[in-house]
This record gives sequence, structure tokens and C-alpha cells, in this order.
Amino acid sequence: MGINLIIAEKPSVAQKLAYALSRLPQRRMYRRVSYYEFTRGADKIIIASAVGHLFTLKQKSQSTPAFDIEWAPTHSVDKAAWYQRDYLNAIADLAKNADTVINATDYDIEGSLIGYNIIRFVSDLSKAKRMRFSTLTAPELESAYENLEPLDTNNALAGEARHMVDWFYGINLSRAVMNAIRKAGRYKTLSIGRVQGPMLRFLSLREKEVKEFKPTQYWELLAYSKGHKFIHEKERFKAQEEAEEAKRKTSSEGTIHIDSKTKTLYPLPPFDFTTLQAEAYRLFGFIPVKTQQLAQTLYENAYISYPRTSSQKLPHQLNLPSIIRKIATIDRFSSLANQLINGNRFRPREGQKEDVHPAIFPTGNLGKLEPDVQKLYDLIVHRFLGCFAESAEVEDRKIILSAGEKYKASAIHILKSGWFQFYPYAAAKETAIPPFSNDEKVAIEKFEVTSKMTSPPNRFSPASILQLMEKENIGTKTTRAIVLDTLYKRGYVSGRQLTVTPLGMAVYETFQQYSPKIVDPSLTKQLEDEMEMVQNGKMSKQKVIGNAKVMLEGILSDFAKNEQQIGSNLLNKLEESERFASCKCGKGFQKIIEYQGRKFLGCTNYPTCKITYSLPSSGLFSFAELCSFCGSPKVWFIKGKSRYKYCLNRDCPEKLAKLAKKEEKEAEKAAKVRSAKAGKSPKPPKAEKPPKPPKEKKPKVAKPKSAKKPSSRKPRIPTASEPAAADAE
DNA sequence: GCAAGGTC
Repeated sequence: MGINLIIAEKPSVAQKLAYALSRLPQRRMYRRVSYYEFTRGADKIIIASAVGHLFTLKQKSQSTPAFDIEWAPTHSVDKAAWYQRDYLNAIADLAKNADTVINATDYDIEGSLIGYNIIRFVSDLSKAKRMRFSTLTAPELESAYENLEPLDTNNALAGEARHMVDWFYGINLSRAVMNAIRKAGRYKTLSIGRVQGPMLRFLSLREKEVKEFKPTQYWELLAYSKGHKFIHEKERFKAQEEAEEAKRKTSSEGTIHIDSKTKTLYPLPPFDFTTLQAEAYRLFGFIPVKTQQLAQTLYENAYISYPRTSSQKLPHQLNLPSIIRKIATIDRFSSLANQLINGNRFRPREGQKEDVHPAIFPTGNLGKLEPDVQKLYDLIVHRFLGCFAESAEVEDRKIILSAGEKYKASAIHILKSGWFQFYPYAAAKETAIPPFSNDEKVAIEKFEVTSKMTSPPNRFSPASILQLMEKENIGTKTTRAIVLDTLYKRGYVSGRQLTVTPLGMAVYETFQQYSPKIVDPSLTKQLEDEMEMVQNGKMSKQKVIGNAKVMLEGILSDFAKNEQQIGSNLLNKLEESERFASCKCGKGFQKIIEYQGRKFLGCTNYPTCKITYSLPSSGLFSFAELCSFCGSPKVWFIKGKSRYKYCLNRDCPEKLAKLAKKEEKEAEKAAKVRSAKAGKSPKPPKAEKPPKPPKEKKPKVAKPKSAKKPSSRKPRIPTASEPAAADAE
């Protein structure tokens, strides 16, 4: 009787394996860690589990560049990985008596490496075999066990090459920028890497587009009939005269033509991890890292399936009808779930993407949830139930008004709501149907020529940058959100509309100049090609790593030659980024303070330090630069299609001068109009807000919430002001 | 302390 030790990648898979290979696996404990034991045929089987990578790369000796590294147990290097220790020790112990050690991690290069490292460091590679499966269904797991393969060493070596190349690039280049800024006089944690690089590049290029955008004017021609608005088919006219010309060519009566199309809208596929993160951001504003944490909580409580999947499939082996029946017992879903049960609708609409783990689905178990966790859970349930619902049908109505020139309007009419009621978050919106019929003759009551400004491209949101990274195939479903979080932590980006700080821009530009490879998306593609060659045995791991070293040596020596210039530039930009945060009092940093629903810029020593600035009450803003006239922070303020850069100091001398000049001009204009059209009363100049009393010298002080004495006086918060005199762009 | 990749 042989002893076979099977190693899974994570505890949940160990459990699945145990129940797939045995009816009655014995669950045993090694300290806090469980493993399974049973006999199958002539063999005794033990199933233990890793928890991801149990080994990590560690610098072996000090050298520059840092190329001397070795593998070490993660728990010995990283305190946060303390819990891994028992898992590793359990495997080491159980491996002692094993005749065969089977690597049953996920069948990809990371999985192969997880198992390979464990086996070579705590057991013996000569005893090793590989289980290969692509889903976690019992028949496939059983078949994988009955058809063991030799250990896939080349896959593991490809993974090892990936780890080492990433380490060499990431650690050495991060140290290079940190050294540069340190020699310029500041300690600051900076970083760059194969994934951070391209992400920062995408964001920086967009930032430049936004900052350099010059709005241009265009005109729209609108026609109204029976009170309904039609727009000229050309939509945008470059010159007002063109719009007026089209208006002149239009007769006052026209004919209606209606073009109706019925569209079938199929249910959306169940959630994969990235789509869940995007939807949770779109609907609740959860940043992707938060969604990741909430989903992990739901998973650990067994309320949802494994969340880190890229699959959009729900295999029937999951016993979907029983899940829907369990969900029907939860009050707030019972009506929807029962509709499916009564309609015998148990076949889901699926998407194209596949993975080892199925799409995210609720298990039907449920306990009490924190509010945010519940929001995410309900979203998952609605999406899941929606997959089984009927398609929706909408009528898409295009209404053309021909009167010499052509005008158009459109309307959406929902014919069948189908899955919309299950997943209302993505339902089509019904619009009022204008009362027109085909070939109807109608009168045009009114025209409008309106002037509009083109708007800059949108900044990325946390969801949209992650979607772009997925499309470009950079990073993984698990790490992309974490890498974005790193960019925030480094101070490279800020805000929900991802704004690149001067520091972030400088880091990007530095690497673009001295090490363009690290910010180039194609480094990932190159690494993938090389890993594939390692997997096929066409290239050695050493060769891949050697190539990276040669590349880096050149970059690093070039970097060192220009260190002084790089360092002083980074320092300048760092200080520029921080000015928003360094208060004039010299003791604290400025930060956004929220009090009684109002936001203002105050000091970390507020209310001891009374220096505050009002902020716009709506719209987006981000730090631009320090005002060259008064030293207060200047912000970009974006509202609708307008963009202003303005100084937060209401008494800024430049601002007051501009305001005075503007008023002077308006007065002049008004005087001209008066003299030209004597007799007719001219339009008064647009009223300018008078400058408000100095904010900075007489700051309004709000009582902090912790104030012990209830004050009879209402705490006064600086009121938000519109930019009175701003640099419009 | 720096990366990216697994996982609780």
C-alpha cells in the first residue's frame, strides 16, 4: 500500500479533491490547518494544501545591481504571511512518509511553480507527479487522479523566470529612482515595475490629453414640432453661419418618417471578477480593492463561490436549480427566484470567458451582512438570477423629420422587460414616445441654434483603467487592483477620476526617457513569449533571466550617469505634488476636511490652525500648482464642459486684478452698446460676484465633532464659492 | 523598502 500526498493550491480545492476522490474522507488537523486522509483502492491518500505561493524571492547578498537572489519561505520574510507557516510545516511533515507527492495546483505557470517549489524544498522532486484538471468537477478530478502525469518542470521554470525577471526589473529600477531622489535630499518610497509601468503610462498619456485639451466651439441646430425636440442630422456645425444656413433652408412644414426596429437584448453573463469590480464601482463607487476584500469576506463565509475567476460560465454540475431554490428562501429574492422556479428556467445565459473556477455565483447560504457586504452580495445575486431570466425586447424608434433639411429624434420603448427586472442596473430606459405617425405632415414651431463647447476626454476611473489593463493583458485579475492601489500609495495618482500628480508624471517621464521598456506594454508580451519558449523547452530559464540582466545593466548605468538631474527633477515634482498638502502655518499639511456635509481645504492641525480654503461645491477638482502671486494652492476645477484653473485664495492679487479688468471691460462694452443703440435699453453686463471678505486672514472655524460643549452658535463652515476670476481653458 | 503573483 503506497502513500500518496496530494498538494492543492488552496484549502477549498483540497476539500473538493477529497470529496471527489472519496466518499468519506477523514478531516484531520495539523495545528490550525486541516488536511484529509482516506484510502482509495490499494493506496492511502493524504490531501494537504498550500495557500498560494509559500516561497518568495529574497536577496541573498548585497550587490549592485541586485541580481543575487534565492527562494525563501514567505512566512520567514513577510510577517503578514505568518499563517502560511503551519501550511508549509504540515506538508513537510506529511511528505516524510509519502511515496508519491502529487502537485495538484491550478494548471498554469504560477500553480506549477507553487507546487514545484514546495516539493523541491520540503520533499523530493524524484517522487513528484502532476494532476492536470481545468474544472473542479468530481469526474474531472477523479480522472486527473487516475491519469497522473510527470511533473511539468518546464512550466514551473517558466514561472520561476517570470518571478525573477519581475524582481530584477522592479527592485533595481525602483531603487534607482529612490537613490536619485535621496541624493537630491529626500527619502521617498518610489516604485516601478512591469505592471505599474504601463498602468502609469496609460494614465499619464490621458492626463496630458486632458491638460492640453483646447475646447472648440460648435453649434447645434434644433427644431421643435408638437413640443418635441429634433436635432439636425449633422449634429455639430463648425460655424454658426452654417447652422443658420441650414435653418434658412428648412421649410416650416415637414414630413415624418419613422424607422422602428425591435431588438432582443439577452441577459448579461454571470460575473467574472473584473466585471464584478467594474459594476461595483459603477453602481456603488467601491474601488476595486474594496470589492476584492468584500468578495473575499463573502467567499470565506461560503456565501459566494471563489471570486478570483475570469470565467463567465456556470456549468450544470453546480446543481443550479438547488441554488435557485435556496435563494428563493431569502425574503428579498423570493419573488424573483420563484419566477424562475415556476417558469422552469434553470439554464443560464453564459459568456465566452472560461477559467478553472466557474463564474461567481451565490451558494444560497446566507447570514447577517454588513451594509457594504450586503450591497455586493445582492448585486451578485441579481446578476446570477438574471442569467436565467427571459430576454428583453425593446423597440428602437428613429424619427426623421424631413423639411428640406433632415432632423432626427429617437425613442426607446420596452416591449418585454425580461431580465431587466432581475438586473435593473443595466436595464434599458424607456423614453417618452413622441406622438408622431409615419408620413404625418407636421409644422415646425421653433428653431434653436445653440453654441456648445467640445469637452476633454474623460480621465480613467479605477474600473476603466483595470478594464484597459485586462484588454492589454497586463497583470492578472487578482493583481491589477492591487497595483492601482500601489500607484495611489506612491502619490502618483489621486482622485476617483484618476488624476496623475506632478510626481507621477515625472516618474513616468523619467522612465520613458531612461528605461522605456518598463513603461511599455510590450514588455509583458515579450516576457510571455519567452515563458512560452521555456515551457516548450526552446529556451532556458537562465537565458531569459540573462537577457533581462544585460538589458538592466545598460539601463542602470545610463541612469546612474544622469542621477543628479533625475533626482533634482523628481524632487521638484514631489514638492509640487505636496504643496497642496503643506500648510502655510508650517506645522501641518493641508487636507480635505468634511464637516456637516461640507468639504473644505484645511490643515491637519485644524481647528488649532485656522487657515482654510473654500472648495467648489460641485464638479471635480484636482491640485494644479502653487499660485505664483500669493503662494496658495491652485486647483483645476471641472464642471460639465467648463474647465478652470483657479487660485483658492479669494484675495489673490492676481485674481482681484483680473476681476477688476474684467469689470472694466464689461463696463466699456456696456457703454458702447448704450451709445450705439441710443434709445434702446441695453442688456446690463453680467453681474460679477464682488470679491468676498478675506478667507485666509479671517478663517471660519468649525467646531470639530468631538467638541464637548454644545455650542449655541452654529459652527460656521466656509461656503463654497464659484471661481470668480479664473483661467478658463 | 523596492515587483508581481498566489492566497487567508
